[in-house]
Amino acid sequence: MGVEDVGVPNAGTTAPRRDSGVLQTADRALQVLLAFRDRPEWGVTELARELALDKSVTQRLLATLARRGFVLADPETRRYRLGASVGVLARAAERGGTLEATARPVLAELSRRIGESTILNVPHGAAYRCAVAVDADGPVRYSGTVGATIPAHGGAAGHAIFAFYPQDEVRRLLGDAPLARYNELTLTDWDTLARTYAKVRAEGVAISHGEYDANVTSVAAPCFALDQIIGSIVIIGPHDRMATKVDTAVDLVRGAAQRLGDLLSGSG
Amino acid sequence: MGVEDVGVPNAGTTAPRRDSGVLQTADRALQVLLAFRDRPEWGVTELARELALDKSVTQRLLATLARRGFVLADPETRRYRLGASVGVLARAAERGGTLEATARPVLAELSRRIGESTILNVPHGAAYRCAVAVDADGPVRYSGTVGATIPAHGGAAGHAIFAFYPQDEVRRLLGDAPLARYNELTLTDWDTLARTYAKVRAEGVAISHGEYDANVTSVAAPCFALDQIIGSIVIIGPHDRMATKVDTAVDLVRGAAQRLGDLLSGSG
DNA sequence: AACGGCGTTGTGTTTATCACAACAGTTTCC
DNA sequence: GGAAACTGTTGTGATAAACACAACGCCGTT
Repeated sequence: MGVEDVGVPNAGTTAPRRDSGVLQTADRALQVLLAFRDRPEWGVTELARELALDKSVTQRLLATLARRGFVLADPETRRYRLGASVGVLARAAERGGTLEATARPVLAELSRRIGESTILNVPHGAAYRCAVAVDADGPVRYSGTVGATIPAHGGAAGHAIFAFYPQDEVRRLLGDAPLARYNELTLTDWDTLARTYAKVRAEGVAISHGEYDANVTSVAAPCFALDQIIGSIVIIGPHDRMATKVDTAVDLVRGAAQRLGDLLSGSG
Repeated sequence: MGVEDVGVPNAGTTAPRRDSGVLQTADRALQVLLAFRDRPEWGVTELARELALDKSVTQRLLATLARRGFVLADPETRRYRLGASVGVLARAAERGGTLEATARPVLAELSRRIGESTILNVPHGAAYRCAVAVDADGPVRYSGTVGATIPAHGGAAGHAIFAFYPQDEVRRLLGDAPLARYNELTLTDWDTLARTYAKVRAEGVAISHGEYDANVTSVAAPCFALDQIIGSIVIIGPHDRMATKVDTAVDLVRGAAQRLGDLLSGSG
């Protein structure tokens, strides 16, 4: 009100100065790294255009990343690719077990509610790996083995993961050799697999009545963190018991996958 | 000389202003990420101490990393772990194929010189995977299959990788189940394996006369980039032919592994 | 209750970063 | 064949962004 306050020193400075304390230069470095999701190889100028940064800034960001081994400059083409430190960190992340610690309570809750065994599976090359397993109570139950790997085309849990991969990558991973058959229901040709994937993408859930292990019905939902497929959560049980509660299982497994994704995305 | 220049504004500014254009804030963010190699979980204060940074700086770095999914804050303990973006990047790196492109010429040169097939293997969970293979010329030769995986304890190439893993991690990966036997020479107990690893560490090379595939002799050397084990390069050939040139093979494979490591570290 | 630990937030100072420009090599395309 | 257009890299002043310090609120222990 007073006319005297001629120059309010900083009219908006009481509010948080920056976007909640995010460091611009560091954030830009991370943006550069994440750009390699879309393209395996970047030149300085084209990356600068993509991220709307100055050439010089991009060049210095890449040089900084290169010095720590996060990117690698091809001495011939002067283009950059992801470097060795990325793999090193990934191993550390796996070893650290964030995923396991976060997923276990979610699976336990899911298992309790549906009364069947639940598993978190993660992609592992051209296969998927059982990362966390929670067995149901009671004598008759499926028992997941942590660390076991199953080829990508085997079972609902695999469909719920690889349906959300870039499909050209899936084809590359599966290769040219014929796909292994586990019983008369296994999907062994690419066309059937592609149709199944389309259905899974549309419905957000994959259901298998014995495609891999003939004795069990599986209901699997994909789990996304930061819009990236991380793995799938699956409910597994004997056919007869599962038959009466497939609808419930679909709802619950979708919810659990969503919940885990939120937790892993930091919004939980 | 003049008494007047009280404050020389910048006494060395003609020289490159900073350490060759490395951005401090970005570099610090990368240091934070790499700290998770040594410990899976960090609090703000202890990480600040470790890196000799201010608490507030560390906190803002972690917040920046968290917003992009590179780290994840446990809402309970307020401690940070590596996040989902690390895995996403690792998949992109694998898909991108930097390793393959870099390794192929090195392997080709090695194969030409020794006159046998050569393979680059990379760790893949509790196994190792054939990432790049270059066959020798001639009718009698070992032919490596890209994508094939072999359990960690099978063959020289595995020893040359897992000897340089933290040994407690190797034990965890191998698990409690008995190790698969491929022939009478396969190393199937942990004690023998541990002794072999010690020898491999001391000599910088692993030699197998048919431990996995009974028909071939393998000479393998570990490959490091930025002081981290990346994989191993192996020379494989029939026993009789290899017998006459094991010493040469040891020298050559060591050199090739060193060369590849240098290339991947950006110093090539 | 007082302490010592934590993670978080505010703020003036200053310094690291930005944006623009200029440079030297390559490739491209008349 | 030559110049135009493209790379990636480096220099530099202005300025905004990051730093370092301090204060705060919170929790568990003493």
